[in-house]
Amino acid sequence: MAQPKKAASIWDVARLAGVSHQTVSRVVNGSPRVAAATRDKVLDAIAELGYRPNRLARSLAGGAVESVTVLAADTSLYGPEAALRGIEKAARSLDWSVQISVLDPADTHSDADIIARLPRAGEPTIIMAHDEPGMRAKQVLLDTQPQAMVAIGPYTAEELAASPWLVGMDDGKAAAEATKYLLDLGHETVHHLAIPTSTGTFGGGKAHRAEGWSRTLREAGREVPDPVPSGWTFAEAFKAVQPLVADPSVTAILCGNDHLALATLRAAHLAGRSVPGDLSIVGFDNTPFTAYTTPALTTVNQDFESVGRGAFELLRHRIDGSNPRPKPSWPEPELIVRETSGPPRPRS
Amino acid sequence: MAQPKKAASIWDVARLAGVSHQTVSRVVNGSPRVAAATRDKVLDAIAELGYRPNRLARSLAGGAVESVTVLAADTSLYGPEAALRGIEKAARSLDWSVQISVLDPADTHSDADIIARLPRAGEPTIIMAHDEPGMRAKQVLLDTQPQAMVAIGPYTAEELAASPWLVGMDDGKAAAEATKYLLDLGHETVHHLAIPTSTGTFGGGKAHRAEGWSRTLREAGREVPDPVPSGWTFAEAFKAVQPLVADPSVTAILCGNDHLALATLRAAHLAGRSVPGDLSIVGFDNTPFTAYTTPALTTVNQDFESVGRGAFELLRHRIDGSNPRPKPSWPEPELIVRETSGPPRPRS
DNA sequence: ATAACTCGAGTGATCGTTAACATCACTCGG
DNA sequence: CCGAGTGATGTTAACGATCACTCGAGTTAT
Repeated sequence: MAQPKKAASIWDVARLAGVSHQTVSRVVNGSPRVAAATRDKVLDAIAELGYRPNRLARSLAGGAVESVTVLAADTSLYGPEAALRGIEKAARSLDWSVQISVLDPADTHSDADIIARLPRAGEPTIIMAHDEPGMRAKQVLLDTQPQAMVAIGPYTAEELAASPWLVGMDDGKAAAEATKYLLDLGHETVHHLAIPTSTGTFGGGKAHRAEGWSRTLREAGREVPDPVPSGWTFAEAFKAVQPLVADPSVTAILCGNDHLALATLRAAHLAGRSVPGDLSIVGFDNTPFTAYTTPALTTVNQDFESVGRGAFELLRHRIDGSNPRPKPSWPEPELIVRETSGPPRPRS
Repeated sequence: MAQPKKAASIWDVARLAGVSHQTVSRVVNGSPRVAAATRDKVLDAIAELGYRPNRLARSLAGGAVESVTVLAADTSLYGPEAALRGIEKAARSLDWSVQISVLDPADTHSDADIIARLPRAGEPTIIMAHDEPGMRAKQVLLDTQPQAMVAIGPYTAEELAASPWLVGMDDGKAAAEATKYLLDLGHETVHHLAIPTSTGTFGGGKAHRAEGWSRTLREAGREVPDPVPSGWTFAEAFKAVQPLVADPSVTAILCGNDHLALATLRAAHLAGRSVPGDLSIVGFDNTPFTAYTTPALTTVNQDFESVGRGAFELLRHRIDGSNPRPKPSWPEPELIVRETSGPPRPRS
């Protein structure tokens, strides 16, 4: 087995180039105060040794912070995944490195566990706080290092504007919009298949999508049916939605996300109800597959990527006050009407 | 704004506890040679200051390597995402931290760019080498630090057994199995909508799924139609598959992954062809949504999570030869028959 | 002609942690 | 009663990089 010979350090380069280690550092970091001839010598030595600076040592030495850690429980959902992409892009363009730590939803992490995820105290952190483990992590970080953390989640416009460490989108408004659309179509009322709230059990924590939906119904003077709680998976949603699709009086269902909507579509099909003839289904998030189901899902688009970008900018501001505080903003939700929604069948 | 007061270091704890910093280090690392009374004092001090060890400094000081970096281009695909989950879990259980660096497929990274992703020379790295940026990264790492890298990708059993830094699944065999299934159903031949190969353009690099498919057809003495190249996105697949669904002589399509299969299903529906009556469609990967489409997709299950776990184990072995070399293994593909496949309609 | 300034490069401290070695107080056997 | 062993600590030196200084030589200003 080949001897894993130690990697070259800045001193090795310095020795080979016949200069001091500091000069090498200057070359590497692009300092202007180094003669061209010296620079070339150093560059040659770097190439010959295959030297690459050690990021760990760099940030230890008090160089500028250059990494973010993202804490998330479920990156298989489209929302978090897209937000992550936004963070990645924004960070990458500034040469920050991005570390992702996945919180296990099954596992009950102790507070110390969560903190141990961070490579160092004060590590800049972005938390995907859309579910229970995320909310938990948010609280822990808020207690230990509030200056270097930002959370992404669904909130109302007021909450977003008020909190200096929060970024997100106005889920309530998006839900209201979708609900209004269904009512305008002529549906008597709209049922709701709800994603779990941040506290894990439905009804406990905040549920902005459900709130926007119920508020709209109330304002329109309609009956507000009990929301149906579902888990995050297809299987859970499929099971939870059964009573809804079996009930012929239900003509419209607003689903908490597109996964639930797909499961609802499937359940409706198996129950022999035609969509959108007998039943209108509206999803949430505009997950890529929604445009290609049959029938294609009507859904609400959310620009998660820009939310991720926003989170990174806010974090930079909070770490280093000199960066301008990006003004709180949230992308406008946009209803995308496809084929699973339509007017209810006239009563016979 | 609250002064971001510096985090407590091992020295601060030592001072407060009235011991040397080394004793604190011993307590933190669970060394046995510390008196119980001293340990308690130190523990108290740690609690009071909210001290947490700095991972960066720890590994700088030559402590055991404890992090992996995963290089991947597209984590939105189910395969890489699941493999990543496998790596995460395996790493987490050993208290390693996982860093994920997303390679931008659009961006053309220079070799130096790729290397700069790693926090230090010799950083243990796992590469998702299923697409062009991944293959590129694999080559770069193989040149610079072959001892500390492992690649995940689709390969034949022979390739996997031969290469000491490769982990993956036998895509060719899986494709062969699916193709054989369709032939046994009575289809004259099977068409193939192919994912991009590792070199980006179809036909250039290796395409194990396509190879397994064509080999099976040849062995059965059937005509081998030209495979139809597609991109990774739904939109590209939808466009690419048009000629296939428009051709009534096509009765079976094996798709390179489930995304392509969903797009094909949609295209077939819009072209007025019934599935599986007129056309059988088989996907690849058993992405979660496939069980909930209408009709539900027949597909080939691959245990990506165990591949990810295997990659991590192999990496550990390669870094530290004392760990037993996990014997090369790859999960058996499993055909999952749902509703998009059936015998061809008898000729009229 | 001499003080003042500029430019290029070197020296030493520092970051937080662990490894290796040194020290010191006991206990135990002869 | 003394040397060896042992268990609990302290001391010093890395690790790889940056930063704040310092210093000498050449240029410019007075």
